[in-house]
Amino acid sequence: MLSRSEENYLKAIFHLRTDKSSAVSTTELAEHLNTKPSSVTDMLQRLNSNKWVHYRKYKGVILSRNGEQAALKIIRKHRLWEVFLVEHLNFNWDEVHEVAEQLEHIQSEKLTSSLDQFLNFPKYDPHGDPIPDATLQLSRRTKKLLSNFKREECGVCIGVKDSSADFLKVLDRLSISLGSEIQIIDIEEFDQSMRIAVDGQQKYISTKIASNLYLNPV
Amino acid sequence: MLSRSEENYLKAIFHLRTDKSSAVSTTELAEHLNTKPSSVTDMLQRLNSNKWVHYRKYKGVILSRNGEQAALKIIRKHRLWEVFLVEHLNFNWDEVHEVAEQLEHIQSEKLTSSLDQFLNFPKYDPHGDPIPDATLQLSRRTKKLLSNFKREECGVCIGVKDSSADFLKVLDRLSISLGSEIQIIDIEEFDQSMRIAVDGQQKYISTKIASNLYLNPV
DNA sequence: ATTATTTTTTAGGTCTGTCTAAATTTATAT
DNA sequence: ATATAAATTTAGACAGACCTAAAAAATAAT
Repeated sequence: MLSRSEENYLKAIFHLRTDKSSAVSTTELAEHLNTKPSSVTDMLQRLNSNKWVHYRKYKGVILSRNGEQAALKIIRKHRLWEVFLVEHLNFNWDEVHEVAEQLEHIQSEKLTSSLDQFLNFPKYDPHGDPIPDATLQLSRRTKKLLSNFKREECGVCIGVKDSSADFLKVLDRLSISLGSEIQIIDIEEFDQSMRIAVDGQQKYISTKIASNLYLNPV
Repeated sequence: MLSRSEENYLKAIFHLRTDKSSAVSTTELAEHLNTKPSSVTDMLQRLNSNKWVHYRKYKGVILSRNGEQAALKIIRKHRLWEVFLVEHLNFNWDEVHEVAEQLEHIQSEKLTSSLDQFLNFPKYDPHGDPIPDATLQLSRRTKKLLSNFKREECGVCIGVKDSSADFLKVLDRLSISLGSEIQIIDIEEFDQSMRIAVDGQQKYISTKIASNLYLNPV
């Protein structure tokens, strides 16, 4: 069985690899996990010899099939708990992460499936990220960064790229949440900042904000 | 901050000490925690130097004030989660323990208090054990083992002494649960086994069963 | 009271998961 | 192409939490 630390490594590799689709480097992992490269090397060697990852010295690491399944199980639990915290315990979406980081390690098939049922089999977590179902399948939908939209286009907010508490608070202040309808009114040539309408209300947002918000194009 | 292992030691000392009210011995703890006496000694020395317990070589251990508060916090979380599992996730009362053992270590004041509120501030867990409130006070009520009742006396089932899955299953089979009204019809002189009425239904139970069931006398 | 037995502690070792410092390999720049 | 810099791995150490075996203290038995 995987230790808590091993689980965190697998999850980190999964997250760092999804968009890059090349191998993950030691330093990247060390930064992501707040640890030192030498510690990462140690752990990768162990995970490799237990077949959770494919790792070659100096060449980086990718998850094995087993490793990916294990990572998906953890992500499934993490995101289910986030839904629970927001929908039933009145947490804000910027408060859930830390607690979910702990809850995701609870080992009990029955707990996970009962929770899933209790929550009515949600497909997305409070940040719009997809929740792996009981067979660990992720539902996919087209998502595009707001910063890639052109004038007059519209979409529905379905997720965030940066899920730091700081960014989530900005969105709360702008009254942007999952499901918000957003239309691009104008884009400033000079710095690409945008004037947009959020559910009809006009707002002005920076490029940095726009490049961390995912919309589903309408 | 306490490690998971330290938390388990404090909890064990609390449980072993409540009825005995003398110091807890190394061997007792080792048995309760499925570990070796030498490991217990190690840990007690550490807990002692951090002021969680009062421990003197060869003399056993008791909790310090801090240690007791810490233990109560863990017990509070454990029992709240048990209520959640039984009332909202359809766990049976013999299935909750293992999962609650994990959930009790989650660190988040906000989580604990929100859960408490979500559950409507329950005073007792599914086994009838009292849940420490936010100020860590335990509510007390008179409880007496069924085996100490005399013929014709009655009471309401409010808890179990043995909370093993085996025993809880026996109770399910006898349709005895928290809140069941029990009247003693007759006691067999020879072996103290009992004929009782559970909510009107007559049953025959062994001394061993009777001496693990707590009633609130009527 | 002195031995025998049980309990408890100490000493020394292992395994995780981390660290620092040094060595090695790969990438970059002239 | 070779020197320099950056990334990575190895070596050796440490703390937590456990273990076995041996020593010491407390308890029980004669």
